[in-house]
Amino acid sequence: MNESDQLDAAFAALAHPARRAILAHLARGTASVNALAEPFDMSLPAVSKHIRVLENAGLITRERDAQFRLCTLETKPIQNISSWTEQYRHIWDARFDAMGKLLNDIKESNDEPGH
Amino acid sequence: MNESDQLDAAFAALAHPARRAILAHLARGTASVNALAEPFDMSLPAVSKHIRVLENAGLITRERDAQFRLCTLETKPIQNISSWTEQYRHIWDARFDAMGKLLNDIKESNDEPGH
DNA sequence: GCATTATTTAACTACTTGATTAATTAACCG
DNA sequence: CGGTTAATTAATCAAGTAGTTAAATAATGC
Repeated sequence: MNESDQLDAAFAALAHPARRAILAHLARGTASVNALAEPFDMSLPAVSKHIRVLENAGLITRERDAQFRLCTLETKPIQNISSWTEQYRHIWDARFDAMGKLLNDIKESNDEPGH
Repeated sequence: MNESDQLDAAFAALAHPARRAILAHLARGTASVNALAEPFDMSLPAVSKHIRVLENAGLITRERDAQFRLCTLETKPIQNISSWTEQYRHIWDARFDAMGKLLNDIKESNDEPGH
């Protein structure tokens, strides 16, 4: 799987509120499938599938602990997405600066004596 | 559309390499549908649909200019995703720090005289 | 070994996505 | 006006996604 495929998988995995909620839960620490499923009004197999999607995208890893499958958050794909967004930061910064200058020009023209 | 739905739409829109390539193109400036389609080995209607997905996610806006439909990059959804990733930054920072400490401990135990 | 708990697999359904080609709409230009 | 260019809509198809219930697998613990 190349870099683009990894981004595809990570973005697709994050495009569902249940999966983002699962990650938010795991940000507080490792948890079992049942523990992760508990807040949802959704069958266990459905949650199990969401977890599989997160695992395939590398957003979590799993280890067996007795009868439990403990899920752990992996941050690398989120870091990759964060990096991806950075290539656009100069654009939003530039637009913000331009907006500031514009507002300042309006202010100055209002301050001109005789107007 | 609430905040979660907006993230859903943005993440889903970004989960396709053609759509990310279109955004990368628009980062260099506004462009028509045909100009955006040119690099792809894909029919024009297919590209048109990708553009529609980006528009619905708020990642671009369009304006008619004579016979052209000029597309412009909108950065807000990318900023939202960037913000979303920030809630996980302390985790990857903490793990990075822990890794550094671990390596340092190994180094120190190797430096101990008599070992 | 057997009941219990944890989780996955299977089979199915409804809906969405990504692509195609053909047809249509819209605006320009000579 | 009529031809050309730009772009979308329509119809269609294959594949993928999100959910369900029922059955299967796996490990625990009396």
